[in-house]
Amino acid sequence: MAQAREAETDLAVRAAWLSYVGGYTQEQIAQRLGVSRVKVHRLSSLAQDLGFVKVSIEHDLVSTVALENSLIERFGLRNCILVPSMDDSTNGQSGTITALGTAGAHYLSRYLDREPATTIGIGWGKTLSSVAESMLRRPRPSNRFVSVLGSLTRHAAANPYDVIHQLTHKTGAEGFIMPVPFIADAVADRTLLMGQKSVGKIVDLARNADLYVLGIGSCGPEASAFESGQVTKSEMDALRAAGAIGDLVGRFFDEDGKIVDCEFNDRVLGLELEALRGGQVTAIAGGRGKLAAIRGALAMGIIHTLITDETTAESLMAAEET
Amino acid sequence: MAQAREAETDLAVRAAWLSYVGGYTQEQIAQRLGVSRVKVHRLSSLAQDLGFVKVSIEHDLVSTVALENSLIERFGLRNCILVPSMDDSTNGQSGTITALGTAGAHYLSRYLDREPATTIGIGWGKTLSSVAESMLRRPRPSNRFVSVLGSLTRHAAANPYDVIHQLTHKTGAEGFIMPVPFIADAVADRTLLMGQKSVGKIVDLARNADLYVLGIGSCGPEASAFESGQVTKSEMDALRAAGAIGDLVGRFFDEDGKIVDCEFNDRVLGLELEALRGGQVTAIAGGRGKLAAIRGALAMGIIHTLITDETTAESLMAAEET
DNA sequence: ACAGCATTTGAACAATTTTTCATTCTCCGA
DNA sequence: TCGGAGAATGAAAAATTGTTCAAATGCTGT
Repeated sequence: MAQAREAETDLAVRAAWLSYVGGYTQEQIAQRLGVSRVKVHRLSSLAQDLGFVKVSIEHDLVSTVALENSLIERFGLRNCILVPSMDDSTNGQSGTITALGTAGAHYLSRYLDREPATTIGIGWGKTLSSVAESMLRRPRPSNRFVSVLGSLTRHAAANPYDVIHQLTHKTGAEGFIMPVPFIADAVADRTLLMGQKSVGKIVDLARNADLYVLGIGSCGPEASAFESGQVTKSEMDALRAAGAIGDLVGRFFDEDGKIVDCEFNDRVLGLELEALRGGQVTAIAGGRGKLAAIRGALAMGIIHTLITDETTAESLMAAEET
Repeated sequence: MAQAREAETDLAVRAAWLSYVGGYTQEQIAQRLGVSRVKVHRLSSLAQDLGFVKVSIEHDLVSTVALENSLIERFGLRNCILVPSMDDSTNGQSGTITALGTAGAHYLSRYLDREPATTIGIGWGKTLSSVAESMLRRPRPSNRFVSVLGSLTRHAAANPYDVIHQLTHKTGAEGFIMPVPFIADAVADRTLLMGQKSVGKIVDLARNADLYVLGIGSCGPEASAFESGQVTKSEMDALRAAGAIGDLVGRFFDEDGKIVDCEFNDRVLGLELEALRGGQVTAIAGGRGKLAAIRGALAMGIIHTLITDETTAESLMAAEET
C-alpha cells in the first residue's frame, strides 16, 4: 500500500496548497478534490506534520518575538517584552534604561487604556523612573497608583527615584505614597512604622492592586538602593555575604530566588512578597549588571511579565540551556 | 504619525508571528499584546497585506497544483487535473494517454464513490478508452452509464473505442449504448434515426445525466473519428476547410469554439451540445495534437472540468498571456 | 469464513476566525 | 468652538476551522 500512502501524500499537498496558498476554504477544496471537508482538514494537517508547509515572517522583529516566546515558555511567564540592547559600554546603563522606560511606558499606557478604575502598585528605581518619564501626558483620572514599598530616604522627604509623583502628574491619577523610609533602623522600628494606621491603609491598597510594576534590584555598586544611600556599604556587604544577588520590593534573594536569611530583610518596609502572588506582576529590568538578579527573581516564580533587553534575554536563555 | 504607523507595523508582525509561527489563538495574542481580539485579526491581516507573511509548500507537486489553479481561474473551470506529460516523440501519444486514463479513472471512481445512483454520460475515443481500461473492478450497481453519441461504426456492430462496455464490465453498472452510427449518411437519415423511440430514450437519459465524461477530438490525421473510419478523408478535409479544429460530442468547432457551418455537423447523431450546459461536463484530452482542439473547446464555455497534461496546460496558459 | 483489533470515516458539536455594522474617535477646515 | 468626513473600534453575527465520537471499514490470524 505504498501506492496508497503516496496518493494520500499527494492529496495532502494539494489540499495544503489550495488552503494555504490558494486561499480556498476547506469546503471548496473538498469539492474540488472530491473528498469530505473533514478529510481536507486531515490532509492539510498531514501536510503540515510531514513538514511540507513552511510559514515564515520576514521582518527584523521576528528574532525578537521568537526570543520573547522562548522566555515565556521557559520561565512560565504570561508575557515578555524585549527591547533592543543599547551599547552601554561608555555611558553606563542609560541607553538600555531609556529603551526599557519607553517599552514600560507603552505597556503601562496600554494597560491603563484597557483597564480603567484599576489600582497599580509601583516600585521604584532608575528603571521605573525612566518608565514614568516616558509616559505620555494622558488623563486617566479613574486609576490609582500606590507605592508597594517605603519611598522616603533617610536624608530627604522625597526619594529621587520615586515614580508615583511623575505618574500621577502625567495621568491625573490618584497617587498613594507609602509614608515611611525604605528601610527602618531596627526591626522594632519596622513593626512600629508598619503599625501606623496611615501606613496600613497604603499597604492594604497595595495588597489589592490589579497590577504591579516593579523593578529588580541588583547587589552591585550601581544598585539604586545603594547609590541613593538607602543601603549602606556595610549593609550591602552583609547581604552579599548572605548570598543575596538582587531584590524585589526590597526583599533580597539569592540566585535560586530564595529570600536570604539576613536581618536586613526584616527591616524593609513594604508590601510582603506573598501579596504579589495573587496579582499580575510585571518586572522591568535589564542590562549586564542585572542579569543575575533577574535570573534569581524569575526563579521566585512571582513574575508574570518581564520587560528586559535582548542581550539579557539571550543570556537568560543560554544559562538555562543545560 | 510615521511613528504610529511603524508601531502598528511592529504590532502586526508580532501578531502574525504569534499566530502563524507561534500557533497561539487570536484570543491569547490579544491578551499578550493588550489589544482586542478583533484588532489582532486586523493586525495579522495587515502583516499579510504588507507581504511579511510567506507561506510555501515544499513539494514537487506544487508547480502542478499551481498550474491547475491558473487554468481554473483563466478558463472559468470548476476543476482541473493535470498529469505529467510523457515523452511521446517515439511512441505516438500512448504515454500521455495512459496517464490521462489513470487520472480520469481516479476521477470517475471518486465520483462514483461519492455519488451513488447517478447517471454518467460517456463519449468515446482513445483517451476515454484508456480511462475505462484503468478503472478498478469495483461494484457500483446503482450507477448508470449512457452514451452521449452514436457508437456504431459503418463497418462493425461495436465501435472499438466504445467505452461503455468496459465500464459496465468493471463496475457492474447498467450501460446504455446509443444504437446508431456516429454519423448518418444524409441529414434526412439523421432525422429518421433520431426519431426512433429506442434512440429517443437513450438521448433522454443522456440529457439528464449528472456527469458527462467526454473526450475532445482533433482534426488531424490521428483523430479517432478519422482513424476508426467513421469520418472519411474528404469529410475531414471539408471540415477543416470550414475552419474546424476539433470536436466535442461529434460537433466540430473552430478555434473560437464556434460550431462550424458544415453539413457534416448536421449528420452527427448524438446529444445536442446545449443539453450539456445544465450538467457537469468533464473533458479529458491531452498531447501535442490536441492543443488547438482543447483551446477551442474551452472557448465554448461548456467544460467544467479539464483533465489534461502539464505541457498542454502550459501551452494553453502561454497562448492566453497576451 | 470469521472474530478481534486497529484504522478510517463523517456527522455533530465546539472553537476560532472573519465579516458586518453601528458607534465612537480624530483630524481638518470654517 | 463647532461640524462633518473619514478612520478606527469592538460587539455581534456569520463563516470557517478544528475536535470528538460512534459507526463503518479493512486487515490479520485462526
